[in-house]
Amino acid sequence: MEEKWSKESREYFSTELLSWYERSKRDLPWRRHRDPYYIWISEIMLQQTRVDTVIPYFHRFIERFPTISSLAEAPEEDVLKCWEGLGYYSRARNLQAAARQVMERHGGKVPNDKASVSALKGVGPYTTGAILSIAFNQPEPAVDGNVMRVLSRYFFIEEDIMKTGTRALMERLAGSLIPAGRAADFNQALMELGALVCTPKAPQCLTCPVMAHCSARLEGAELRLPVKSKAKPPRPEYRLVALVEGEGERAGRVLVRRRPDTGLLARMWELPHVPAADKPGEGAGVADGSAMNRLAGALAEVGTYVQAAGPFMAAEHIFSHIHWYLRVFRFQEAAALSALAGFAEMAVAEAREAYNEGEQAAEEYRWITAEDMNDLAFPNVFLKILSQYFAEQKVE
DNA sequence: CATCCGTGGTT
DNA sequence: TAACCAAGGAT
Repeated sequence: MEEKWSKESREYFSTELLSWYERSKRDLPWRRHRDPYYIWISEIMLQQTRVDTVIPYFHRFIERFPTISSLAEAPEEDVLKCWEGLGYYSRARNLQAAARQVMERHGGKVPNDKASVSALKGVGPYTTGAILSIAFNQPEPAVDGNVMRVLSRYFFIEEDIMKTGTRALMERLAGSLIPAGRAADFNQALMELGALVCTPKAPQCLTCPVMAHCSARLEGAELRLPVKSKAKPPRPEYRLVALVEGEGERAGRVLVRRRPDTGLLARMWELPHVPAADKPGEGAGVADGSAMNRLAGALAEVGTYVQAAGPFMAAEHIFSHIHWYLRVFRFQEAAALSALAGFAEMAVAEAREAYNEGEQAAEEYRWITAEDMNDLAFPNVFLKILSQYFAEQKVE
């Protein structure tokens, strides 16, 4: 093994890092307990998500679902609502599915063997190591982005960290660095250093406890590591969104629908929307008429007849792989037309498939008030549109 | 192995 | 400001 990976270099690293962690570790909510359930929740929430973002969600979640059984028995709707705004919603659904696994297979206690932990839904290689080490102090590596950045710099590893093989290398190295009996603290120390000191763009080398033997630092290459292949930019998608106000019994209500069981924002609620015919022209509002016609037609095909009331707002939303450009239009339900159209049910059902253009059809539509939003989980982009709408209604 | 899966903060 | 990135996992 190369000199920079020597036993001396590795022991220095582990010793100094642990010492630094004892002095510098943050007081985080999930560090105040040894409850494996809390550790588990925090690790799921922290996947691709910043500590500051997670903290309020963590508090709310353990208050609402204080035990594994309470989580297992809750309606999925409640779990999603608790996750609303945090993103990557399959984490929430997998977490609940895993809680049910734990109730059935492990007597309601988080298992402490590798095979059982990694078999839990939503728990991959990183989270397996995190749970085993942090909750049970087992000497398993927990290699996340922080760890790969720190190790790639200190040990000057130039392999692309996006590649599977590099992660395997990192896991072997990280595992060999764990001091006997100190897995919980050491793994957290490694991540803590990456989060607070060995940051991606502006590492604070002068305050780093292992600067003296950091290979990248010694060669002035800390900003060049880790090597990471670039992600593809999100593809643009142009969509027309309908904000339909109810009439008669539904006065003061808005039409929403639930998304399909799989894929983007699975089982979340949203405003109805359709793909735009083409990119919106820069000339303002020229195409509003045809856009509203297209939306009205689409709504008719699911049994709601409307009259256009004009543009409401534009919105953008960037997912990891899709960039939504949304144009939102207001409509008034035309209840008389809806009643008249009762005879057309069959035709509607057939037209529905054509209209969805290969997308999975939303099955459930609902007319909601502002208060109903307390119970239904919406992705942020629709939360913003709806909250603005209801706020304006309140003033009027 | 590449792509899908959210959102918000940082530089 | 537009990348870049964050305690990743599933397929």
